[in-house]
Amino acid sequence: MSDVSSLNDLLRTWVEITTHRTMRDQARYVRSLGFSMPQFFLLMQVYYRKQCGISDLSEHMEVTLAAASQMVEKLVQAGLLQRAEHPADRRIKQVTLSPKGRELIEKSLAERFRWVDNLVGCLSPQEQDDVRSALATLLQAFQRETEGDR
Amino acid sequence: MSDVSSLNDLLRTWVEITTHRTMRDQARYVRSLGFSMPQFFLLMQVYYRKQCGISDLSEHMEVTLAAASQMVEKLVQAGLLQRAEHPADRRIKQVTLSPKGRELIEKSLAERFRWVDNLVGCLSPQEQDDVRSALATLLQAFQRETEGDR
DNA sequence: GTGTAAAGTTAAGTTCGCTTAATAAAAAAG
DNA sequence: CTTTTTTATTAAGCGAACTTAACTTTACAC
Repeated sequence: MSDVSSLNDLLRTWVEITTHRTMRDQARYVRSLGFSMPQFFLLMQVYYRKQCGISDLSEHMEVTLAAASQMVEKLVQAGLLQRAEHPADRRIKQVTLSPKGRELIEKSLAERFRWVDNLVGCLSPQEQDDVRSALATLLQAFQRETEGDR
Repeated sequence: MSDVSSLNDLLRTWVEITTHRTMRDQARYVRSLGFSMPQFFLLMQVYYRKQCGISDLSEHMEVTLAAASQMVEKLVQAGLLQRAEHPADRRIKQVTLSPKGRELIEKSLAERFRWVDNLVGCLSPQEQDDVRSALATLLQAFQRETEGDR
């Protein structure tokens, strides 16, 4: 990669590298605790949605309702999830993280972002400022582009 | 996220969002073709290393030699990989992508990066320039940080 | 109220990715 | 030239993550 790389190539490279690194660290940490990546992804969904039904999970993980139900069951057994009736609609199960589940996710996020945080320390104050405004720009563009998605 | 977000938070958010998006698109595309993510990861290894032995793959995928051998076998059967004797050391099998395998990887990378390329189009020329130099800075920092790793 | 739709569970069975253990063949070491 | 190490394969078996199909319970429509 030379100095005259196009913005396109730089962005691709950056995304490529960070994705690879992130997934590798994440997988290592999660597996070292005895959990699988599909389990972890499900926990992450619950983490970000705060509270959701089995069919929400089924939809976002792109598996059948039965599969989602079974995974949730295992994670409840493992003490990472809690399952409760929805007060207004008793068909729906509200799935939430247990304290233990929340701790697992938060620790694994810390693990995931350790190198990200280190990276900031490698930059001069001037660089930090430039990078900050560039990232803000990128995030705005991303949100503009993916309106309505997700 | 407000305007006064720390660089740290911005970086975390950016990495989080891009990783999630990348993996989701990738998984969808790969599965739509009837392949699994572990298979895809193995193909990616071969793609980036150009040529490698079974034990290289075993090491980098962090599975046993037997597991790597079996996955390679399936991918050879599927016509995505080629396996040949190393000319200098006949114990070693040189694994390479077949034309079909290369095509699969390249198409899936195009799929993965479609949104990345779109993003660039959302930026003004001035923004593009700022982002370019910021990314170059970040990549340099990353490479400095991970010296000797990988 | 009766019928239909929605949310979830359970059972049975399949496939995949992995492991350990045994084996073969080539290279390196002595 | 024999022994040891490296590289890879094969066999047997296990658990995880799915699927489809049958079933229960609750909500909603009319």
